[in-house]
Amino acid sequence: MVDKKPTVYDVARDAGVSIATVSRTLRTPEAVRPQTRQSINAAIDRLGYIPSGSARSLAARRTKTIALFLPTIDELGSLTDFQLTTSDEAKTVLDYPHHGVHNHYDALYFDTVLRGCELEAWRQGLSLMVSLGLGYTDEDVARVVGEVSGKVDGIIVLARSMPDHVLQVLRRRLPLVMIASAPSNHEEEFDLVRVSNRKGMSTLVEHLIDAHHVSRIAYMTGPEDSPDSDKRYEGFCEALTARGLNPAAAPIYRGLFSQQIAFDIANTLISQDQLPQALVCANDQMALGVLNALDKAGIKVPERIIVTGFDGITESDISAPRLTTVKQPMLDLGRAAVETLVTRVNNPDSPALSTELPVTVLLRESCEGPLPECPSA
Amino acid sequence: MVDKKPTVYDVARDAGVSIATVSRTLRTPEAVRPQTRQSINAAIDRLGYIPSGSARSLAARRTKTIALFLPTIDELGSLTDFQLTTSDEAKTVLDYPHHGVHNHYDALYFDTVLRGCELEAWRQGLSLMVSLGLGYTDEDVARVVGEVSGKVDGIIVLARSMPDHVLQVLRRRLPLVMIASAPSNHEEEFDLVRVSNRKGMSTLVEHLIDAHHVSRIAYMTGPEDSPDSDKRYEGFCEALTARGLNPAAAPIYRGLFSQQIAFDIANTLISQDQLPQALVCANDQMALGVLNALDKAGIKVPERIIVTGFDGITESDISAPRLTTVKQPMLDLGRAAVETLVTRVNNPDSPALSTELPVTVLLRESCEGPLPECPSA
DNA sequence: CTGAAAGCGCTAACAA
DNA sequence: TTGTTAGCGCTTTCAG
Repeated sequence: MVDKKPTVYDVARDAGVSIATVSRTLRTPEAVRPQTRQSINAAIDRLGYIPSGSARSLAARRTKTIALFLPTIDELGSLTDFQLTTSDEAKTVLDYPHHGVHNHYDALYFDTVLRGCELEAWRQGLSLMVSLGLGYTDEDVARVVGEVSGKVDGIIVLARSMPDHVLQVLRRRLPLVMIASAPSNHEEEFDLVRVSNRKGMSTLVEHLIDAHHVSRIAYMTGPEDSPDSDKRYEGFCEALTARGLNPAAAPIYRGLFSQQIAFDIANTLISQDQLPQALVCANDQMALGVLNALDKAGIKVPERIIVTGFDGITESDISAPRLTTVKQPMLDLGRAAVETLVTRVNNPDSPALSTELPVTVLLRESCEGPLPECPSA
Repeated sequence: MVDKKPTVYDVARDAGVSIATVSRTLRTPEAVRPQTRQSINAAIDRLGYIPSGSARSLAARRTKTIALFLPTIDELGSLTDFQLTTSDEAKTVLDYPHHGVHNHYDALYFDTVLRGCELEAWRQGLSLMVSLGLGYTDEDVARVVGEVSGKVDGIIVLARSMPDHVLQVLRRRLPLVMIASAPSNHEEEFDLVRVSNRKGMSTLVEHLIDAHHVSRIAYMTGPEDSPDSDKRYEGFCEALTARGLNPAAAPIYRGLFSQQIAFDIANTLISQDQLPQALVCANDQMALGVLNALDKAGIKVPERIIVTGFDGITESDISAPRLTTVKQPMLDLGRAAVETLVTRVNNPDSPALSTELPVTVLLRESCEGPLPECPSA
């Protein structure tokens, strides 16, 4: 650790060759005589040589690195200066139960996308830089985006990770792939990877109608500005129409993707005795909130009311009853994004690349009722 | 997108100054006359100039980037070539219940550490590169480590992210901070950030003895090679000794940190009628497996037997009964690791930095019995 | 198959 | 305050 880091020059000298040959053994070993190659490799690990990524990237004009921007998971709260203090301590607290919102949902969602990106990046020999978008102000975000974008060949942005205007500026300077959705008025200009929201929802709702003969169906939707939410609602309407029901007559509740809000709404519906036969929710969080309210009121699912979600988050598989939902292929979203980005980097002026990944409708107890334990096993 | 990326030279020409002045406006704006600064900034965004990270790093001899290595979450399985195909599809499947292992636990754990690193890196103006250690062979890992380490100023390694020998080589060439634990025979040589495993466990076990008067206590441990597991066992023994019990007489079961194995072990104990008064597990996964087995057998927790875990994973707060456990400060682990790394980078030859973070014993229903719903609220 | 030399885009003395 | 210039460590023609 005391001596400076060795460079190609050191290796070259140590092996008695020129730096060009050192470079070659690293990049195109087959173009070097086995003998020289050997002595160079020997020198390399004798010196503990690690090629400088910066120099490499500068000379090669490629960083072999891509960046992934994920949306803020706020509630990280206090940006207090962190103090390094060693303390062999263990506090003890009585941890009371607290019903209500667990905020780990998104974490898992993003985590899986990240995994997909990593997986594919790894296969492509790329390094992955991540930014969880912790910056609170637009200025902060801009700073981070600036820092990162100079260090990478291209970037992947999960929807709502940064303000649209930053996005617009960036995509002009750098290959950029969006996951899930792009600014709604500029969709065609972006390289895009998304899932079949519309089809997933329509398939699910058609099943509800066909298999469970429901007709009074209500819909709980997300925020206004969410393209995902829009597409899902389209699918919902499409299914009703296809089965001869009038979508305009189906009540819409604005749950804003929030478990808490959904919980409150469900309580209101219960107290007003306004429950439909089926409540189709635009995401799992809301559906879980609804399930929670129903459970507290002692209302049976699905006997009295069917509830469905969308996304396929882990919790949907743990709830009681387990939630019928539409599972998104998160891992594949990540992988596809990287593939798309790589294609774009090697192919700067092809037209916008757009991919739509298939989803899976998971029928579970919240609509099917009791299911046996994996009959095939 | 058609024209090449602009450089300092372009900006300088466009603004009618020298490249040095451009560089200054970026790094030390106060050292440039406001007028010139303005015209330069104008030129910068007229051209959409983004400084090259590589060139910068090369010249400044710092990348302003650090890397984080997280352990493999295997079961990613198939490294099949990923095919980009658009298909507006939705498959429907009946999703039967499947008890048993959910593998999302670790994901959340790592995720939180990652968040902590990001948070602190962001505050320090550093970019963060991550590697989830997807390489299956040592060779793969070595490749990735090589690629990444050339691109960063230092790295943070979560325990068991890479083989010890790779670790040993790396730490000689690069500032390196370990999270959780280092190769057991070389602890003092590493910069380390960890939690009070020993103290956490002893505090918990003392509580069990003092408040619940148990004396027949059994221990379920992790893998042989886990320093964490060792420390926790030490704490366990310490508590028994402190209360006049003989640790050597407490049965140890090797659950290997696996939920499934713990499940099986618990079943055996049940069928042999060998249940202790309290079963202390070295991590939450195992405790959950035990809880599961107990539940299936209709054995009441904590009335008939107390069960405790360690880590404080999300699921420990959702199980029935909720699990008494020792919560690790995951976010702070990440933050502390970055702090430590920064210190080390600015201070190459100070002695090894070691930090121990306090833990929190969370008393919940699996030892306390029914608890009211947050009485303070 | 190997070496010499010209950059890659930026930073940081040193001059002016 | 601004400009000149010498690298940073590597890749990549082009000769040999």
